[in-house]
Amino acid sequence: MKNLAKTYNPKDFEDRIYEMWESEGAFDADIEEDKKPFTIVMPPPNITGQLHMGHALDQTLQDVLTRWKRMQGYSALWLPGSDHASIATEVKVANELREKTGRDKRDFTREEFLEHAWAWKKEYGGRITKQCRKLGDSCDWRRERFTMDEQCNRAVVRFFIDLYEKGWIYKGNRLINWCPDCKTSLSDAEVEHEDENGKYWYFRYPAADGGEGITVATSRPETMFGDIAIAVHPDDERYKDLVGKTVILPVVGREIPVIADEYPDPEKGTGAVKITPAHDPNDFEVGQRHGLEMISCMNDDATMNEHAGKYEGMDRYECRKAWVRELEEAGFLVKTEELTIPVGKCYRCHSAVEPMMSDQWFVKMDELAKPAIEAVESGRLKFVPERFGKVYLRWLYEIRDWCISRQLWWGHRIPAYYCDECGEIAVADHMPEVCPKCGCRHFTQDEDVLDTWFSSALWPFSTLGWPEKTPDLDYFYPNSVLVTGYDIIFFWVVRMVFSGYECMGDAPFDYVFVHGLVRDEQGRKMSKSLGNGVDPLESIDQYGADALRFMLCTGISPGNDTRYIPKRIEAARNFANKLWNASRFTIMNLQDEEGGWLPMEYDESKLRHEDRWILQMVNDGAKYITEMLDKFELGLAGQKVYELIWDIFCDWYIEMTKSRLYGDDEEDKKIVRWVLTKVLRDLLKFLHPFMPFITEEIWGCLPAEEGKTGRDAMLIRAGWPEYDPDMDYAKSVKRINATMAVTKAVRNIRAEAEAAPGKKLNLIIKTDRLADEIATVEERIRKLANVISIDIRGGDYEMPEDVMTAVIDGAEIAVKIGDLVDIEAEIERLTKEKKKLESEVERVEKKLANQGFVSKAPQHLIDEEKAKGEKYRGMLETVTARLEALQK
RNA sequence: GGGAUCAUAGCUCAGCUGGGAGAGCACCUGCCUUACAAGCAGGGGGUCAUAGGUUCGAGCCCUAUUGGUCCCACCA
Repeated sequence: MKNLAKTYNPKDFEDRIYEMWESEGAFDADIEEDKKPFTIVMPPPNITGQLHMGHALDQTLQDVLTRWKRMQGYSALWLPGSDHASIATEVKVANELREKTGRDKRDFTREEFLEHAWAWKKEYGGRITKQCRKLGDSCDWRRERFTMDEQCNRAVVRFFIDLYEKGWIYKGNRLINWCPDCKTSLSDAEVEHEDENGKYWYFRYPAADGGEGITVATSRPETMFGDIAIAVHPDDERYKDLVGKTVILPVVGREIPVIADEYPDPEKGTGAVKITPAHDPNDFEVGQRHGLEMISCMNDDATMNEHAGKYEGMDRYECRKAWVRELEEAGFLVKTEELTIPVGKCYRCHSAVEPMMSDQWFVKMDELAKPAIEAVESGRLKFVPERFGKVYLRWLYEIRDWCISRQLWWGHRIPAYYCDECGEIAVADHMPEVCPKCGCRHFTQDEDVLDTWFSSALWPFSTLGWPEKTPDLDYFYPNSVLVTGYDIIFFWVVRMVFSGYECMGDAPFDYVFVHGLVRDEQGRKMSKSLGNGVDPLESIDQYGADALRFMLCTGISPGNDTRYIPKRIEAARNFANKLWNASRFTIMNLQDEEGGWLPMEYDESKLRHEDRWILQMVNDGAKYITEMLDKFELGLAGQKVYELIWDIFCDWYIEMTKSRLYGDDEEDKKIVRWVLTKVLRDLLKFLHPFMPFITEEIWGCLPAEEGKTGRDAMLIRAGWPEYDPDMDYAKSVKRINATMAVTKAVRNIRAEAEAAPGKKLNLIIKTDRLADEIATVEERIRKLANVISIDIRGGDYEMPEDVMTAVIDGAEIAVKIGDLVDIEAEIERLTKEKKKLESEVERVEKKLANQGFVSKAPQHLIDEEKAKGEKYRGMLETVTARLEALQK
C-alpha cells in the first residue's frame, strides 16, 4: 500500500505517473464499435525550436477535453505530430550551417542541405515530444506523425494531382509576393502589413509634344524604370486632352502613353497614376486590361536590374535616394509629402516584400472556397466563440488564388516533371518514363517545394491514412474539435476546411475552439526579441505541470488573451497542495495503524445531514461542470472544481467529520469513511482533466474502486461522475446552511470582540422556527464555532444584557464573552446591521409594490422576492428589538 | 478605409440565455487549532468607462462618445 508523502512535491511523481500511463497504454485510442469516437488532432508544433507558453495553453486545452471525453466513455484520440515548417526551418538550418561551417546555403547541394535538415528534425522533433510529455499530454504516441513523413507526402502528391487534373492547380507568370531575403515567393497570408513613415514624391512627366505634361505622385520612385503608362480617370476633365498622347519618363527619356482607366481616383493625389505592372498588383490589372507590356526593373534580391540604367546592381532603397536626387536636380520633382504608408513584410524575416512577376504554381480558389463558406454559414462547422466565424468568412469572401510554390529545398517537392526536350509538363506521383508529346525519355522535376500550409491543410485526414480508405479514417473523421489560436485561422483553419471538403466530402471537424495568446505580466506579446518569453519547462520545474495547466485554463474565457502571472501559478500550486493535504487527511482516517483499510459501509439511513449535504453539492457540481465543459467553458468548470474542493470539502466538510472520526461511534465512522472516499473520488475525477498528475497520484493511494483492477483501476480510465437528477437532500442542505450561518456569526462576534480563538464561549440561540433543525446539528456547531454550550431558547426568551448578538435568518444568536460588554461598540455594530437590513427590506418592498414587476416577472422570482422580504423583515425586527433593549 | 474586441475592487480577471456585484492576489486584524503557515478565522474596498435608449427591471440588449488592443485592406 502506498502512502502520500508529507508534503506536495510534484517532481516526486509527475514523470513516474506519465511513464505509467504510457506503458499501460492509457492514451491509446482504438476503434471500439461500442464507443463513440472523440478526435482531436494536435496542431503540429513547428520543429524550429521548443514549446512556448502558447503551445502549453493550446495543448492543455486539448488535453482537458481529451481526458474528460475519455472519462465519459468515448474512444478519445488525441493524435500528436509536428510540422516541418518549410520556410522557418530552412532559415534556421541555413543559419546553423553558416555558424558551423561558415558556408552559405547555396554552397551546399540540395541533397546535402536536406541531410542537415533531417538531422535538425530528429533533434528538435524529439525535444518537442519530450516537452509534451512533461505537460502531461495524453496523446496516442503510437500514432505520432510528421507533416513530411511518407504518408503525408503521399497525401500531398495525391491532392496536388487531383487538383491539377481538375484544372484547379495551374502554373502561371503572375505578380506574386516576393521576399528578397528568403528568396522565395509568399502567399497573401504570409505577408504582414505594417504602417511605416514614408513619403510621396510628386514628379512631372513632360509631354512628348513639349507641353507641360502630367504630375504623378509615388511612394516608390525606384519603380519608375518599370513605368509603361500614365493612367487617368476617363471623366477627369483635367487630363482629357492628354489621353491618347504620350509623356516622357523623366531622365530616362522613354515615351509612355497616357491612358484612360477607371482605376485612378480623381480625388487622390493628382488623379494621375503611373502604371508599373511588374511591381504593383493594381497596375498589373490595369496593364492586363490595356494589353500593355511589362518591365521588371529589379532582381530577385531586390537590387535594380539593367532597366535601371546606371543604377543596375544597386539596392532598391539606395537607388531610391540617388534616383530622387537625380530627378530633383533635373527639375522634375514638384513636391514631397510626408505620410504613413502600409508596407508588406515577410512573416518570417520581416523584410519588405516586393511584388514581382514570377512563374509560380497557384491553387484556384473560387470553387474550393464555396463549401468552406457554406460550412460555417449553415452551422455545420461552429466556431467557439462564434465571432471568429466572421473573421473566417470575411477572409474567404475575398480570397484570391493561392500561390503554393516556394523557392526552397525543405518541403514537399512539387510533383511536376518537365520534358527535357519539349518542356511538356507532367504532373504525377513519380517521374514519367516517356514524354507523351515528343517521346523523349529525360525529365527534370520542378525544383520548388510546396507551401508548408499545403501539407498542414491535409492534417486532419492525412494523419488517419488518407488517401487510402482506412478504418481509422472512417471511425475518427471528422475530428471532433480543432483547438488553435486565432492567429492562424487564415493560414490553417480555412485551408483545412476546404481541403477536407475536397478530399473527404465533409468538414474536417465539428468545432473550432479558438483561444487567445499568452502574454507576459505587462500584457506584451511574448517574443524572442523582447526576451520576455517564459519557458513552460521552467514553470513546471518550479511549480509542477498541474499548477501550470490549472493556471492556464482557469480565470480565462474562450478566445481572450491571458497573461502569465507568477502569482497566479503560485496560487494554483497552493491549490494542489491543499488537495494534497485534504487527501492525506482522508487516507489517514481510512487506515488503521498498520496501513490496512478500515471498514466503510454505505447505508443511506445512516447518512447525517452534512453527508447528505456534501453529496448534494457534488451531485449539483457534476451537472454544472459537465455543462460548462460541453460549452467549452473550461475556466468556469475549473473554478467550480476549485470551490468544491477548497470551500466545500476542505473548509466545511472535513472540519465537520473530525469530531466523528475522533469519536467512539464505530458505526458512524464507517459511513463517514464511505462519504469521504466517495466525495474525494468524485472530486479527483472532476479535477483530473485539469490536474492529471496529482489526481492520479492520490487516486493510487485510495482503495481501488469496486471491480477495478490493473490498468482499469487508474484514474485516467475512471468514469466521469454522473449527475443524479433524483437526488434530493434539500432538507439537509437547509440545515447545514443554518449550521454555517450560525458558525460564521459566532466567529464574527469572536473576531469583533477580539476574543482569543481558543477561548471557550457559551452560546445562546433564540429561535422558534429553527429550534428543531439546530438541535439536530448542535454538536457540529459547537465544534465548528468552538463553543462549550449551546442554549436553545424560544422566541419569548429575554436576552441578557451582557452578551453580543447577531441575527441570522430565523434566529438570534448571542455569545457571552465575559463580564463586560462594550455597549457603545455593540450599539454601533448593530446600528450598522440595522441600516443594511432596512435598505434590503426597502428594496424588496419597492420591487413588490411595482405593478410592472408583479404582473410581468416570472412567478418564481416574485415568490423568491416575497420570501426574501419576510426573511429580512424578521431579521430587522430582531435587530431593532435588541438595539432598543441596549439603548435603555 | 473596413471589421472585431476590450473598459467591473489597488492588481490580474470571471460574471453562461437581463432578475439582489464575484474570485485570486494585494491590504488590515487575530491565530504555529494533531491534513495543510503553500495554512485557518474575520474584515475593509466597486455610482460595473461616459451619455442616452429599450424594459417592470440593464454589468449584461441598442445607439453615440472617449480610451486601449487586434485583424483585414490594391503601398498613386
